[in-house]
Amino acid sequence: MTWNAALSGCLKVGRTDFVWKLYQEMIECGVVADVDVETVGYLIQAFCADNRVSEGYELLRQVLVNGLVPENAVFNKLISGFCKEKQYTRVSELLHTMIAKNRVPDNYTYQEVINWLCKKGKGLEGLRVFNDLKDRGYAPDIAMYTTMIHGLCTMGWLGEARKLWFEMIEKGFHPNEYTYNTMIHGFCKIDNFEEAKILYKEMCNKGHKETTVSYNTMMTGLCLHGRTDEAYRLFQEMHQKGIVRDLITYNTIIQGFCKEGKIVESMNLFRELLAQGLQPSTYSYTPLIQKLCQVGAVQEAKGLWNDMKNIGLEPIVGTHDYIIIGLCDQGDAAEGMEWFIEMLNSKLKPKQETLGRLVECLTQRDRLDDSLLVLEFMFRTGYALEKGVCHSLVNKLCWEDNHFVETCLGEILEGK
DNA sequence: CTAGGGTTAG
Repeated sequence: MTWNAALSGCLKVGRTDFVWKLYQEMIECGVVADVDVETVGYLIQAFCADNRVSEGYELLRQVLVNGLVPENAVFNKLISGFCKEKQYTRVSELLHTMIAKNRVPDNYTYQEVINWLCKKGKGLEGLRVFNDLKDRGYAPDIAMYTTMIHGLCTMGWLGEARKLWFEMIEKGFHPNEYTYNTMIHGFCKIDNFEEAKILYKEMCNKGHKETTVSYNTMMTGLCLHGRTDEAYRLFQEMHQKGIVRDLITYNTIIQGFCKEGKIVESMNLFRELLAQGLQPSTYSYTPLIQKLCQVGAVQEAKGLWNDMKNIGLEPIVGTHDYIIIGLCDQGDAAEGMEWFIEMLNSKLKPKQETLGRLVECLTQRDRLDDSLLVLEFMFRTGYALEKGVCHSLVNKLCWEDNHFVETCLGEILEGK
């Protein structure tokens, strides 16, 4: 019982490393004979938390053979894990096993299924599961309604979402913080701030507190539709009201300002983020680097890139593209080429536009060999060559009176 | 201690 309590606690705080260590100690202490279905359940859940779902499933199958049947929670974690990996055959197997072993799938089980279907772009499937459940007499609870409403909002199906909202209320579930924020997010997403604000007010009137999440939700929506100034007003309001501004808050505003070209404001906010002791994420840097490159401040962009790498953050693919284009805009073909090679070494695929720009720049700088190298990659990737790029290349090749002209032209035409 | 889900960026 003591071991199990400890395992459960470690799992709860996300320290699977301690789960495995404790299990090791159990073996060393010779208490393995005491390992029961509960212990195994924790081990399976630890596998799931470590994204080693298949190993968890294997362990489940072993204990089932021995006649032990873990709790619903264990099955649910496995189902959730396989949903995340889109292994729906496994999900269906597990549901059947649950029924066969008298562990009837519950709201938590199906909520996870619906949640992941929606998150993996199968919202329609999710809705089908949801409706099937109702037809079969299951009574979805408020979390399940929220999940489904969220899925519908993400797909932009506000009408359907709203219908469920009222259906939920009719069944006696009053919207809580989660439901309100979900619905508000939905309205913001489709640029319907009137409805969003009505709901926001209603949420407050019903006694739900304004939170970091509620503010972030509104601010995200406003930034998404170019209303950055309004978002920034909310940002200041948060401070006045003493509502904590978290990483999402800062990232949202930084991105919003960058989109509008307000790079100075963005940088100030970024510094404030650091001063607050918040740990920046990849997406704190991404819009800044992008914008700096676009305004020709590649050196500064590279500085941020290095800072980012130094604290162990990995830039997203697109950031490489921005740097290369920024370098090309400055006419620095040589370094652009270096970054391109670096991308290839890291197995990253630059965008077609980036490579077109690079070819153009290399050509202008008389680096024909490099141009052809990039071209070769483009053709191999199945990228098309834009007309302008093609022109400048052909011009240069003819001008040079290069005796490879014909071969090169042949290749270019073949590629097209 | 023994069971857990849903909201905000990218």
